[in-house]
Amino acid sequence: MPRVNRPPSDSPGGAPTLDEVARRAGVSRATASRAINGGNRVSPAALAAVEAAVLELGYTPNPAARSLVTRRTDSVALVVPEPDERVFSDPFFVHTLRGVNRMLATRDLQLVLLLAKPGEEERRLLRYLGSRHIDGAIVVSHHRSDRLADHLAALGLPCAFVGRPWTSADKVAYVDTDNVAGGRAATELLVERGCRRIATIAGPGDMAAGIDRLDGWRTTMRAAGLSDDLVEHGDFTESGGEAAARLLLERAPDLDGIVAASDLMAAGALRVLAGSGRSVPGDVAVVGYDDVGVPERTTPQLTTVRNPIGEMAEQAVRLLLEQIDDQRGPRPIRVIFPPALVRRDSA
Amino acid sequence: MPRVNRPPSDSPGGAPTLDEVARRAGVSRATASRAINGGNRVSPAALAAVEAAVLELGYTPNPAARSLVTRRTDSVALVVPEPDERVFSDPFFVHTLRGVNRMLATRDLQLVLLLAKPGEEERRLLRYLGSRHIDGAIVVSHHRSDRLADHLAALGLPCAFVGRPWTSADKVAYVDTDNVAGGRAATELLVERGCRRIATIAGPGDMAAGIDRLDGWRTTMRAAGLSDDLVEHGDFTESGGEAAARLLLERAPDLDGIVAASDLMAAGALRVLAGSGRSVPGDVAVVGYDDVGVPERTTPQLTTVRNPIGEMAEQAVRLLLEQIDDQRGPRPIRVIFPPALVRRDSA
DNA sequence: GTCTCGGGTGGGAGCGCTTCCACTAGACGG
DNA sequence: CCGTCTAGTGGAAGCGCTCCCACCCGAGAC
Repeated sequence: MPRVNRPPSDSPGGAPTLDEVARRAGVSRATASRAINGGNRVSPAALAAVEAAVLELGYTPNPAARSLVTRRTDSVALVVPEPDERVFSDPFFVHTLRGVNRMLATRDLQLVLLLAKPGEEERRLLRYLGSRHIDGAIVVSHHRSDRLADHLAALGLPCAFVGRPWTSADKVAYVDTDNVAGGRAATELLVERGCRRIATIAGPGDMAAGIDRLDGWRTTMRAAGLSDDLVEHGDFTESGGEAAARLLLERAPDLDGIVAASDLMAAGALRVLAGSGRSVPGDVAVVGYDDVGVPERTTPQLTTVRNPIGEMAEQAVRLLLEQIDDQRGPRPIRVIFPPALVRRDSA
Repeated sequence: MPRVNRPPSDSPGGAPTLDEVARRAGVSRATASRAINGGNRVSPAALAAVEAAVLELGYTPNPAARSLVTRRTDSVALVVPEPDERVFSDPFFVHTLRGVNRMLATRDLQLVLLLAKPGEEERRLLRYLGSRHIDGAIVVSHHRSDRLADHLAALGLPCAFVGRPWTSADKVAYVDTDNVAGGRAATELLVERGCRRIATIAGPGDMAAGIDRLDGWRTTMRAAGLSDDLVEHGDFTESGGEAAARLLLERAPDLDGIVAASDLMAAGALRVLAGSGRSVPGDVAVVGYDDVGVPERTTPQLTTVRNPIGEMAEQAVRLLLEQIDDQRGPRPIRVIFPPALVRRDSA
């Protein structure tokens, strides 16, 4: 139960105001305000009195009044350009969301979720972003079509992208992982293991992560003098991975390694391999990507590439807060996190 | 590109204010305000002048100032009590989220996402809800443990639950589907088809939807004089469904029908059945639940129970808005939607 | 012609808060 | 013992908006 005491009959109707708190504490409104906001330049006695009054009255500052004068809203938007199921079922997105939320909570900032498909909704979104409703925006960048970064840069609103934006990447702050390096690392592991006929289940061609990981795979394959023709695209889901794996096996029954662009797709592949009687990693070695939730639950457990999602979310928030605190508008800072190979049983 | 003209050198530094608009339009601030808010009791000439000024200046009302006096924030919270991956990967949740968002957009309301695990975060959540940050809350109710409804009822904040809350169901408004009826309908279909050994892959035991659907299955089985012992629980995911299906086949190789509590679990079951050489619906008839996205993509296409998610979201928002408009605090209205059997190929 | 009446208008009073500034005491070095 | 600080305080000025209210005036009623 909330420990807030609803104001007795003290205040006329509504919630208690700072004035009432001040009166009750026997100080001026100015002092009460100072006491509530950190207590600088307030005597211990006054501080205690105000705190007591706040408790007794169940006072909470009126956020509208506060932000009218401070010109801050203490809330930031999380913008999701195209909220189809894909975004929400992507473990990467979900963990980012939670990470961002957690970080913001520590600074007592609120998260406003903004979903908007391109088109009319996007106009609405931009209008909203430009209307002093929020202090800044974190954008989960996913699709190639999306020109949000341009708009935000033009708007002068503090923002931080998670994932390299497709446009204006030189104008806004963003965090990302080095997906090329990740794809390379995964592939190199298989090459070193002695695999020679290595396929990849790539992500969708309109998402940066998909493209870059494929790129890493391709680079490594060529460098090792191996053929880079065994590519199938999946949609980051388990069944997508399955379908791709089946196609690959059909095309190259002799394949001995699979680099998947997501753990879910790798899990699908594992199942197909098992169904076809191939042993993992004996006949075919498999590497996944992401390392959140899935790899421990497959048989065998997936070797995979881990993204430091928590740190990325943290950093994105930090980048955003810096801009907000500086009041200097968007700044082009980028922080790229290195992926890390996590060895388990599948490779 | 945003068509908003950044204020020339007209306004001293910040964004244009209503005062400037009024001055430019040659009217008083009061008239400008009226013109902007619906234009009642404003002459066509004044209206046009204000609209022109707004456009020229790129004026947007300061939401803080506005809500300070109107005592409305024009934003509502979407509360997700326990944001683990399960919630986000649940297509039901995702579609509810989008539906709610869409509905709110038509009234120009904003969605504030509030994720909170029980414990410290919940205190923070309640504090926030009680602080005039938002006009009301929509709660996605999922878990048995969650006592949010109690708190909200005590707080007097307008709210609407999607899914029957575990407690205080008689004090707050909620929408739900009749999951018992849905479970029954699915099961009856199989009984009528002539299935006699019907199993169910139930949802988690701590979620209302899971329990109720299981209940419907059980009722029907007993009414038909059939055994209700073939129950396995899944976590609403594809792989959960697979695991459950495997167990069921082990326990009852002769089963001829499966009622799954979600389409994803049904999809998993289909795969296991195919793997075991059974034909669907010839050897085993299968029914899923939800009918959003999944059923058309399986082989064979899933017969399933459809929830009118869009209408539910719409109705939830409507319930909430009624309460907000009435200013009378939470009211115990419930709207239960009937599920509908959608016949495809799997049964 | 005077008397309503009501649409259209502007003045002005707040909404609840932060913060600038002027002021008072004591503390302290000279 | 007298400036000179500095910590603590309250008065008061807004932040940008809505909306009550008083006011004006042209149109219709008599």
